[in-house]
Amino acid sequence: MPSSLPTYLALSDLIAGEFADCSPGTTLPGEHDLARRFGVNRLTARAAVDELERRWLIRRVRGSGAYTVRRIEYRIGAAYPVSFTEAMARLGVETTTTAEPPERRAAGTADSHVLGVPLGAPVLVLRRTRHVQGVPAVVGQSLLAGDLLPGLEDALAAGTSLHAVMKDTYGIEPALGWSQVRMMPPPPEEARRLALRGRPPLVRMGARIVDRNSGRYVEVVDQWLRPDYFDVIVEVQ
Amino acid sequence: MPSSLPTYLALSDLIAGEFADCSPGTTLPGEHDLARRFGVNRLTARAAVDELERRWLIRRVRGSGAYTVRRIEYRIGAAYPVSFTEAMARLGVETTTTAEPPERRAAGTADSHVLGVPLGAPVLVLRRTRHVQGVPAVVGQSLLAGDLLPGLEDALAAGTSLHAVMKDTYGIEPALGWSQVRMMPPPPEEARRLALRGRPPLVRMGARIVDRNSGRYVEVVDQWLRPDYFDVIVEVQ
DNA sequence: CAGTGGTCTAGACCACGCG
DNA sequence: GCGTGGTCTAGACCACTGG
Repeated sequence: MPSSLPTYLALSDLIAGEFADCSPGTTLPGEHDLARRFGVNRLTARAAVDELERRWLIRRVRGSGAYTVRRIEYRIGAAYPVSFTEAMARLGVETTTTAEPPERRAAGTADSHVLGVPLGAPVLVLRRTRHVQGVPAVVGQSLLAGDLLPGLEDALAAGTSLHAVMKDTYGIEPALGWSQVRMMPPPPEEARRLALRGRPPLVRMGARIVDRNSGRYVEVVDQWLRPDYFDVIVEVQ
Repeated sequence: MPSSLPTYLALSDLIAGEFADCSPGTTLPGEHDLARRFGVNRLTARAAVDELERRWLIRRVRGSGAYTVRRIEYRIGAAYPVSFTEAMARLGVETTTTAEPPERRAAGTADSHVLGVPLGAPVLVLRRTRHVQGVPAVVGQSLLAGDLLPGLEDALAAGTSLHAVMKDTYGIEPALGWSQVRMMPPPPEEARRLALRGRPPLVRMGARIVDRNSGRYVEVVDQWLRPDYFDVIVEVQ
């Protein structure tokens, strides 16, 4: 015989079943409410809801409530679009991006190595935050080959996709050169930008983007995605 | 000014710093102990340790204690070994595998489709659990082309690697044909086999293994890995 | 057996959102 | 201002591990 489930897990299964077929955005009963209804302590009810949050079935908003959600399938692989914005657009998901002004610098040894440019060549660093439904869901930075993107600061108008600008303004054809995905807790800075409590593991994606025309690396990406927002699916071959 | 950290998160950072450089297996002070030492309630101390567990920095054993751990880097991609056993051996990690007796059946439509065999062809289903340091860390099943592996039941002696048997007994050269990795909560059955509390998200890996000689699919894998044990790194191209 | 982590209770105060 | 989730306290009992 399996030992019987603890109250909070039994309760979480109960609630999960209740809301399994609800459309995303459905509000769960409050924790105080659940506790009263099932005759348990609030902490027990809360533990049940914790479990649902851990499974990425719901999301909690302080002062507001808990809501059912659906993770967005984000596919990465040779067969899929390189541009995040394009991938989201294909899924009908609206995202907004806020970028800090690009930082210019001369390539150090690390920059030079990953980007394949000479030491001291101009490189740009672009820090971005991507929002889904107004909530920050991705943060990251791009290291860019400065000589391929002269005057990028001006070309990058608000709200435009970097890859769109690459194509339209610079005639660059970005393609996925190499990519790596893993899960790990983010540094405090990234956790802060995503308004996380603590530093729960995130999806970390590194990528090198090639310009099909010149054959050179244009962009080296290092970004962090919230796994409760994105079901990142990586395909090899 | 950033709002000051809650007690439990400040405490978790403190403890994390304390044990950052310790070798894996170091025992943390008990929760009751931590609570006494820092003058907080046990639940607050516990919340701090929860955060460390969430970051995969420690592992807790009921009745025993909490221990620092190091995740095992498991790399998946065209450049890496197909065999899990081989990948672990290269890292010097000892794993043991327990397999249930293979189940024989005639290929249904789904089997036939993924394995590329005719309807009704013989297929084998092999359920395995892999242990790291005595703890179940991976569960999964393989769907195998029966005609390529006649008498597999006998050839699979205890503790031998499936891929080793493929090579040595059947002259098959297994290679990665296609692979997909994502994170999601497991079905209850898989959670039970891994002795998890609740159903926290796991790494799900699907793969099709090709025989280089015949060019045919030999094996279709569907397995679940504990992300606190494995730092699964997927590389594309 | 003593000590560990796992669960649960009954309170309380707070920050925040939304109307 | 009310209800939400987030944090914290002071207790308690339990299942389990390990000496």
